[in-house]
Formats: sequence, C-alpha cells, structure tokens
Amino acid sequence: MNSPVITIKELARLLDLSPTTVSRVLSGNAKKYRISDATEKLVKEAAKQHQYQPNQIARNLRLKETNTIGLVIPDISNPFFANLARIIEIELRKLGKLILLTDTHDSSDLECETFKFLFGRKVDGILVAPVGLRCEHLQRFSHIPMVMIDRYFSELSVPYVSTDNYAGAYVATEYLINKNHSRIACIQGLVNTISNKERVRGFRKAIKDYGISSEDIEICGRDFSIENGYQTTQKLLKQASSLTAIFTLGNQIAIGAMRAIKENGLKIPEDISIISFDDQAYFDLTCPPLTTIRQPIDLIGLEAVRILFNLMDGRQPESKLLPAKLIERSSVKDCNSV
Amino acid sequence: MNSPVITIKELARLLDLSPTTVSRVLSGNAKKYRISDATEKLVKEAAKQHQYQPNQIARNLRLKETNTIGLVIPDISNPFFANLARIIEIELRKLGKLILLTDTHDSSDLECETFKFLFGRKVDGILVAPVGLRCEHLQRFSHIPMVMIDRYFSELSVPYVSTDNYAGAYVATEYLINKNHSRIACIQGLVNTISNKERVRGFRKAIKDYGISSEDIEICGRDFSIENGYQTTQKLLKQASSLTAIFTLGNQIAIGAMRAIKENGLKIPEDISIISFDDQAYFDLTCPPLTTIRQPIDLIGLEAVRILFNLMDGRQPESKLLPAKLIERSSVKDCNSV
DNA sequence: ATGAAAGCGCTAACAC
DNA sequence: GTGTTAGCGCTTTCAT
Repeated sequence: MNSPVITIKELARLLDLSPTTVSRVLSGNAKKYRISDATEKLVKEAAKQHQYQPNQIARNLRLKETNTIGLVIPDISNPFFANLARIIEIELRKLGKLILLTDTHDSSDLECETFKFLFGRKVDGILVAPVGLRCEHLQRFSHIPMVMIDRYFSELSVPYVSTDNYAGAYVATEYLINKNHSRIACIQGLVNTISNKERVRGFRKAIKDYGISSEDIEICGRDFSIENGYQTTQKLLKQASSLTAIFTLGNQIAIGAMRAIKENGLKIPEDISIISFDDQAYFDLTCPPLTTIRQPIDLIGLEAVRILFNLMDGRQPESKLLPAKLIERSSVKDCNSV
Repeated sequence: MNSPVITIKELARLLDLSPTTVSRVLSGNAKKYRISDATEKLVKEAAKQHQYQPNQIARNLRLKETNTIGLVIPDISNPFFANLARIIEIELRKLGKLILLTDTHDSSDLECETFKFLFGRKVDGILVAPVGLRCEHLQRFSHIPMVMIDRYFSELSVPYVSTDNYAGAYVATEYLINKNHSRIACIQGLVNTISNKERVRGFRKAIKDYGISSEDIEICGRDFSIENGYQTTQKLLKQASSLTAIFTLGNQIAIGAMRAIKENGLKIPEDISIISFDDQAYFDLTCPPLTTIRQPIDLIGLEAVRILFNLMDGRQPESKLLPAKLIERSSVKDCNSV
C-alpha cells in the first residue's frame, strides 16, 4: 500500500509535469500563469483521485503565515470563557483560521510559557484573556498582532475589548442600594486583574456616591472560582454580621456563594440578597432566579476578532469597552419591606 | 532595530560556528556530540541574550512531528465539553503538546472539513467527539492516531472512551419507576448518535423490564440544545397528557425543560418530576436541585489522553466504557405519596 | 505555457 | 569537537 499522503512532487512525477506547474494549479493560480486547460484538468483530477492535501507545515514555512490564531484563556471550564471561545471559533473559522487553545489556569508562569510556545508556532495573531497580574511577556511578544479580551492592561499599546466593568458594577451596587441595602459584602475575583479592579472601583464609587459608611461594607475573596465563592461566603456568614446583601464579581463565585448560603440554612433573598456579575444561561432557574449583570459575550468575541484582523492588515489598534446590562430577577429583596 | 526573531543560522554567524553546532547545543545534545563546554556555554548565552526561540514550523517539517493534538468537539459552550476540554488541556500540556481546537456545531460537514484541516496541519493525534452521524471521514484519516470521546462508532477500529450510557440511562429510568412513575417522557439529544442511542436503549430496556406499557412512554426531541429541551417540553405539556416525569438526555436539554415547565406555571417535582443525564456544577442550586446521572468527565479525559499516547507509541488500541453515577437530589417525587 | 533552482529554518548522516 | 551537505514539502523568481 502507498503512503496515505501524496506530495506535489509525487503528483508531478506521476503526471510527468514539474512540481511548479502542479503547485500553480493546486493553489488556484492556473489562470494567472496561463496553464493550459488540459493540464489544469489533469492535475486537478489526479489531486482529487489521490486525495491530495497540501502539507501546511511546509506551506507555512515558505509563506510565513500559518492561518493559526492563539487563544489564551484562564479557564475554559468557566462558561464565560467557554462561550467566548465558541463565538471566537465561529468567527475565525469563517476567516479560515484555526485555533491553538491554551488554558493558563490563572497562572502567569503558564501564560508566559504559552506565549513562547505560540511564538514558536508562528501564530498569525493572538487573542488573550491575560491572567492580568504581569505583562512583561505580553510586551515582549507585542510585535505579533494581539488583542486582549476581558482583562487588559491599559498601559500597553496592545488593544483590548472588554465589558465596561466599572459601570456594570456601579449599576449593580446602585440597584442594591435602591433596594435599601447598606450592609453589603463584595466577593471579588482575582485581585489586581483589571476586570476585578474595575468592578471593585464601580462598587466603591456607588457606595461613596450614596453616602454609605465604608464600615458597613466589606470587600473580600481572592479569585474567580466556585471554591472562593463558597469559602468566602462561609467566612462572611460566620462573622454573624448584619450583612444583608452580597455582590459576587463572577458567575462561578455566585455558585459558591449560593451553595454556602444554602448550606447554612439561609434563604435568598429573605435572609440575604445576592446579585452577581456575569449572567449565565441557567441563572433564571436557580433558587431563586439570580439578578445579574450580563456581559455582551458575543459582541466581545466579534469585536476582538475584527480588531485583530484589522491589526493583521496593518491598520490601527483600537480598544473597546462594551456596556453591561442589569438582568433583574428575584435574588434581591427590598430591605425595607420586611 | 533588528528583526525580533533570530535564527540558528544567524546565531552561528554571530559566534563564528556552524549551524549544526548551535542546533546541537540548543536541542540539548551537546553532550551526545561532545561539544566542548566552552562552546556550549557560548551558544547558550548568545541564545538567551537574543531570546532565541526555535521556529517550530521548520522543526516540524524536518522532524515530522508537530507536538500538536487536534481536539474536535461539537459544542465548546456545552459545559460537558468545556470541562472535558479543560482536563484534556491539562494532561496534554504536561506532555508538552498544544491543542488545535475546533467546534463542529454538530455538523458532519464541518467535522469533515476539520479533519482535512488537521491532517494538513500534520497533528500528531486527534481527540474527537464526533457528531456521530457519519464516519467515512474518520475512517479515511484513521491512519493518524485518534481516539473518540463521548460519542463513537463501534464498527470502527478507532478506540473510544465514553460513559456507559446504557447502564446510566437504565439506572435513571429505574429510579423513576421505583418512585412509581409510569407515564414518562424521554427527551433525547441528537438522534442516531451513539450516546443518545445507548441512553434511549437503556431507557427502553428499563421500561420493558418493569412491564410498563410502551403506550405510556414517549421519546421525543432532536438534539442536545437548550432550545430542544424547551420546545419539546412545551409540546409535551400542551398535549395535556397525564405525564408525571421527564427524563432529559443532556444537561442543556434539562435547562430548556425546566424553563418550559416553569413558564407553564408548573412545579417540579410536585406537578412533574425530572431527572437528567449529565450532572453539572450548579444543579444543586436549581429550583429544585436536580437529580442527575453524573458522567466521569475527568476520567474520560484522562483515559482518552492515555490511550491516544499509547496509540502514538504504537501500542494496541483499547476502548473504555466508564460507569455513570446517580446523584439523588430533589427533582423527583414519589408518585404514590401524593 | 512550463520548468529549473533556490530557499524558508531546522536537523542528521557523514565526513574529518 | 566541529563542519559540510542534503532535504523535509512547498512557492516563486527567473528563464525559456
């Protein structure tokens, strides 16, 4: 049996033509080089018959483009990122690009290693939701077209697309305050990431604008995981403070928080209200349905791809902050109507 | 400014050495070729100073291995697959492999196209959750090491790792029956995929074993989406049958079903019971907490990677069916204790 | 209308 | 201990 893979050279030998001619036909340049119709047909048929597939590795080496985009994400099992990956995959496929996917598990070291890998693979571009704690490695590879998604560094010249986290968090906090909550805990995600910092900033600003004492609020938590939501909430509840509401800064945190509240035999929203950043498909089915701040995930993905391709075409970098939206359900009660 | 990327050749010229020597040092073969310590040190320092990163494309072409694994999945936004992707990413990274990710959106055509892409990219192996309707393309590329996950074709010599869907569905149905349900609807996923067929088979077998009339049951639905769960349940409820329980064959279907039930003003489990295949992190928080059949996602990923690497090492293919587990929560009531 | 030859960056067989 | 050379499969200048 023959090798299952046939090359241009073999095809050429078979047809008694030069590799050049075969290559020309097969890359759709028959007209351009005025290959005779007969030859063109011949080559095409042989290619089909032998199921010729170009060796992209060889092609890439020669052409210096790989039609591959690196997608660097902190946690693909977080539905926010999974949904983002989905829309990005759809868009990139339309444009004929394949995705090299890496999950950094929120480790800057892994992210740094990842960048070296992607650079070595000569990806045409990178879409990265950086861990967000360090950025030297982004800087170092910033000669390759890159756009940051969700998290970013405004000091870098690399463009980004993200939610307006500040405004979103402000609206959420304002909503809580309008429902007469004043003793509020904010469970944050990965400290020092821009998305977290902006959400915290929005929270603080609303607290301040409405004249709530900073003694009455608490900001705690350490990352975007379910465990963090769970453990932090357990601690919060043990403090036996007169906490009336919790604002979780991510969908996974919300799950953990709800679980802890439930295990403590408390009811949402009767005993404690909760609002969360980052809406998810099932939040209308939780007990109770969760009031959230929805991020425009599809739009983030779309814009990120668009901007990346502009960049690859040599056009100007451009950043976007997209608006979030309050989705009111029933996890927040009016604190005065007890 | 210099080009940001330096090659072995340039490094060699800089140091007045041959590319060979530089290559030998840089691929860690200095000892093997008895390069002098001085030279080795020299090369390593220059490489570091110039931030040399090997061009993997060139390397791949020469070595005929890419350290890249194709991951082909029907829907990365389905948490089942996202979680699978996560564990697979972790394992593959440990082994120094990168992932080319493609989402087929349950389209056989896209999957077929994907395989050509991956073949062209010369991936070292493929991990695929096939759409499951056609398999000629799997056959055609079966010379590349490949293992099927979740869905499979038993007629192919390609190994697979999946849940024991038959047994899992049997247990779920039995559970319903033991709770005295007899008018049961089963909302299925993508018809004709093996995982769906096996689940349906398990359902039917239990129905038969317990002597329930086939008139009392209904099997409907068309794919694994939320929409399918929603629309099918709407239809089911409109039929005003005396349906007492629904068995959904996937986590997304369950979301849709619960939403429809809720919108119809019905209560779970008082008015209708529900059990679902495929547990998810948040199912203890839905209203009510959902009784499910949990698949061993991490184990599936681990085994799939292990078997793939065995295959790549020329060892025997080996398939696995892993046990599912009933997670009892409170979405099923005892039908007799009304 | 077609072909010969060079080269992308790397590695390895074979020299010395 | 180190270098020369060839070649992975492809595209493209230059030649005819």
